Amino acid sequence: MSIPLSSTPGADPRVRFCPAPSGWLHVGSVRAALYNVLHARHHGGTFVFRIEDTDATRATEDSMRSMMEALHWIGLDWDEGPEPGGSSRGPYGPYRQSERKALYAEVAARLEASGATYRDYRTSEELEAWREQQRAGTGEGPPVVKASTFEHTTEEIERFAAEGRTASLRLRTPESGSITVTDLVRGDVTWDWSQISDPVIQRSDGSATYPLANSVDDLAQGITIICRGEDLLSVTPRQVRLHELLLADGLLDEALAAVGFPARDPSWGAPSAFAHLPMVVGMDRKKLSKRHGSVSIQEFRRQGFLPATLRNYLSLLGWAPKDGRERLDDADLIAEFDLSAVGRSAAAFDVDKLTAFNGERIRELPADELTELLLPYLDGTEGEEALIEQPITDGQRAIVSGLVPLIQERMQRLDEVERYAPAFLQDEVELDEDSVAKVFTKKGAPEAIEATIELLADVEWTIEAIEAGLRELPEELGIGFGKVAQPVRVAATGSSVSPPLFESLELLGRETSIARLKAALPVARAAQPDTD
RNA sequence: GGCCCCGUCGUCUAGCUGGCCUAGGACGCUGCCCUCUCAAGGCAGAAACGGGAGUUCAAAUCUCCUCGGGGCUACCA
Repeated sequence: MSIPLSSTPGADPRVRFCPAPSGWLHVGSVRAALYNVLHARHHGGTFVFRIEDTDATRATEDSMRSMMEALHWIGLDWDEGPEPGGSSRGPYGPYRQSERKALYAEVAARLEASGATYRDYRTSEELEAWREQQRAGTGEGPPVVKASTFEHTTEEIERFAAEGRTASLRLRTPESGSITVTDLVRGDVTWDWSQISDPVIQRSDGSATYPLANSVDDLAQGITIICRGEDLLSVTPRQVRLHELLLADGLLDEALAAVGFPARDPSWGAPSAFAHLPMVVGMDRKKLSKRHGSVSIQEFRRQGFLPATLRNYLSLLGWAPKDGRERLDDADLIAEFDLSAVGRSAAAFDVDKLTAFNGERIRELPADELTELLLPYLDGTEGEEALIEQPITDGQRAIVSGLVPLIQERMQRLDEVERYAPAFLQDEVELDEDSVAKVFTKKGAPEAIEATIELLADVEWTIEAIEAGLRELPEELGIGFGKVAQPVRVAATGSSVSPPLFESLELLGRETSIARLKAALPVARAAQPDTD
């Protein structure tokens, strides 16, 4: 199960998700990806997946692979984007920025030729020193880089060039006036150009930076709505400026043609709107990090969260359908999702609620489907140790299939099967210390176990018969049923907490059940309080 | 410091064209019921409009101020 691909490839609206491949994909990013997908599906549009690996020092191949894997696992497949094999799908590729360098260089050259940029020969160290000074208040104001104060004189340029220094390329942004951007979730947002630094669009080593690559690609790939995290809100003005420049006089179209990249659709303009999603934060309202437990998607997978649960829960982090329902399947999400209904305040990621949602969905699963989902947690794929063979034997499958109905309604995560299964898949069971101390020390425990051994020896081996037999014991022994059930439970399963007793015994089988009761008997006797 | 964004139960949120709100739902929490343990399920309950001024017959809903939180302030994205 996952959200379907576009039935009308290439159609409007065209949205994109474009992570930088460093580290793992985390829930905030996935939420952004989800909203993009939902918007696309709701309107019958196209979801583009792009890898923003312009910074060679940070991007890694491993990270890229894991992000693609994570996105696929969680059910967010893309209509256009890179393919696992190294190829790509879609007519406006390539979709990895590291494969689009020629385009950026071409665009940068044309931008420079048009006078939209200027060279900056300052080194990172010099820039940093300048900022320090500005912030310390000894300078003339906040550290805003503007051509009016930053552009070198002709003599300086000649001198630096003679010295062999290389320059970065900065975009010339307006020195005054303001810009207003329409945001689907925040309304109109206005900035004064005087407060906005001229961004570096090309590093001194000739590579493109995010501002350039991102703007070029959004236009080259016909993105209509830019929906991303709020952390990118303040970067929007320069991006809009770049969009204007790139579209003016067909600059981008000519560059595309010059380097042999796919031409843009003639109907495409600049993105018509932005949508800045509220941040996803931890329960302490701080930025999500390892401290908050799981943040990477593969971690959720390992713990046994269902992709559908994640999609459902994440959709509600910043948005709610009109009718207030919380249990939403993909069809509901696609039908009801609305970007303009997204909230404005940061949302805290609540694992407890996610977990509750997951338990709810696990309970709804057909037993055989759940069984299949559980196997990876038993054969060593996801879990720590392997309790079953891979592939599973018929006998083991029978046990797991028998166990599933017993544990289905008490599980919230798939990995919890690792807690219940050992008692049923291993010959011997280790008696839990606390359970022994709590249950075997009660008066009558050994007697209950003894009587049960006798009973199980020749009772008909069905759940009903076992239950009927056990229910008669308390009367004979003159105690309550709990006084019998608990010792037997501990003896048979090793713990005072287990699936229902009669069903558990039945599943264990007559021989194993009796063997365990016999083995536990001396332990129970030893645990009895002294009666002398 | 500067610019920008945000502010309803612990958390996600409904409400925000002002009265139907004694502020609704969900997770979590507490109690009770059910019960062979643990769950599941059922029922009940505690729990919020950051603060202050206005406007108005009436404000969670409009205005202003204030406080608080966050983002950006990189030749990262």
